[in-house]
Amino acid sequence: MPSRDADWDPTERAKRDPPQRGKIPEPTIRRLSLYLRELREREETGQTTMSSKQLGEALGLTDAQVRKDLAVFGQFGHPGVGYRTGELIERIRKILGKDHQWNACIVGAGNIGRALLPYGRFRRDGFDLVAIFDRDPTVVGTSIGDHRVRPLEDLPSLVKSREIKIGIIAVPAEAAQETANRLIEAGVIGLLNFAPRRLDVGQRASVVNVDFSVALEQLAFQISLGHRGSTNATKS
Amino acid sequence: MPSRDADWDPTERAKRDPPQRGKIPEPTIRRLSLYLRELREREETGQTTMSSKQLGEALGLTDAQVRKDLAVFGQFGHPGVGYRTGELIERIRKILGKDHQWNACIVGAGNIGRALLPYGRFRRDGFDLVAIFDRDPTVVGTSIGDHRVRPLEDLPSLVKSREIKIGIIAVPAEAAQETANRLIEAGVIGLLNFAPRRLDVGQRASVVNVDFSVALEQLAFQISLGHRGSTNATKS
DNA sequence: CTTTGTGAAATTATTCACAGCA
DNA sequence: TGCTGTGAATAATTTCACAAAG
Repeated sequence: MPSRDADWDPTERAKRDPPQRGKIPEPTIRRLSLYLRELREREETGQTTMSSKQLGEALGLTDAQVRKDLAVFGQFGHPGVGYRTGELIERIRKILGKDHQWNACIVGAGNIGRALLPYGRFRRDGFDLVAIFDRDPTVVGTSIGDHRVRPLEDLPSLVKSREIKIGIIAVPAEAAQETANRLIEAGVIGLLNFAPRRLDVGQRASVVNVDFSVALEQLAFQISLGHRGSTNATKS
Repeated sequence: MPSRDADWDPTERAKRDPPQRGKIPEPTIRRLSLYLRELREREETGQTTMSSKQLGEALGLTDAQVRKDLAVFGQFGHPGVGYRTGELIERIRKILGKDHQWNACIVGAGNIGRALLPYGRFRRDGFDLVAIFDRDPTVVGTSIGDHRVRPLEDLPSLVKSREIKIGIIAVPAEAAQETANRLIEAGVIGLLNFAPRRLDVGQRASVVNVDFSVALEQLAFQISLGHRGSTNATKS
């Protein structure tokens, strides 16, 4: 009962770039980033090909899971061989929208804002930090690395002139929603939110929350449960 | 055909504290933290009771979802009234293992480590940061707030003497696994990992990962897809 | 052989809808 | 009336298992 001849219609099924306009499972998207990172590391060590089994083992997933995830976006594996690292990296980069560089700004020059500014990974992940803002006049004007903290008043004009599309919210919870509003108003379309507060942005932007408290609480829960194993934290 | 008499066995079903030894859905655990935060905010404004509908609206979830989540741990709602904030807060705190305070340490006094040290939320979330370590001799001995950076060599003895149970990994990816090993070796049972690298800890500890790169990539993906809106939480 | 891609089955999570209680 | 708790229905996600292909 598996497959009858008629099923395999000789009409070569569109093999190239079936742009997958169906639903993309949320968990798949999260894992794509992990695949990309692992592939890059392997490529650096000269590995030119990688199987779903290897990828899965490195990341703690089953091989079937890896294949299903990748198959969502088309077929780019090579039976008997695996996936060619360079090829797959490029493919995932494209899927994740990383073939494009976005300008980003940080709002809030407190502990988190300051820590993020020199974080080299941003650049590699396709985001150029071009400005940092703060509300506090005593902080405005001070330097952090080669950046100078700007007043919040400059936000609208700078977002427009520098075409900033991403806003990183590193302000206290109470100021988070207002900050989001200002950023969106100015033209930002994506927010990375470090404030422990749900942002209401309607359909005007995308939000990804990074929530330390939730992570901490997950950890406390797992420990008190005697659970052992690992989980991630970070969700849109 | 809903319920026949026989179903409602007069044997009062254990209503108090059914310790829920069945499986607890992963997503439920993540949302518990969000409920707790929201409840605390409401309690501060003097609200003494809250319905599943209100909680759901505040967090972008359905009322049924909220009730199902809470019901997993027993029955502590009041029909016609809702949940009493104080009561529910205490209950969730207990479930999340937050009726216990844990000592924690940070390894890595770079950008992230420094930013986390003064992060007040740790304390409130049940973690006392009692030490920060670094490998670099030029950093060891310097002060950050009221903490003095300690050499990595002191880790084993300090973890034991201060009964540190949580290790926060804020070192570069290359050093993450070794740091995890040292911490576990010393007696730590929970790790909060900020390094972009999967840690292999076997069954010896719990790990929660906070991964900026994954967050960033999710954002890039959502934007390039033209998706708008936020789903909330914090995830595995 | 090995490894992909994928239907079908199994598992997990969410939503529906309603009985019962205050 | 308003709201909980929960079975039953649905939907989403993962795993299985195998045909096709290098």
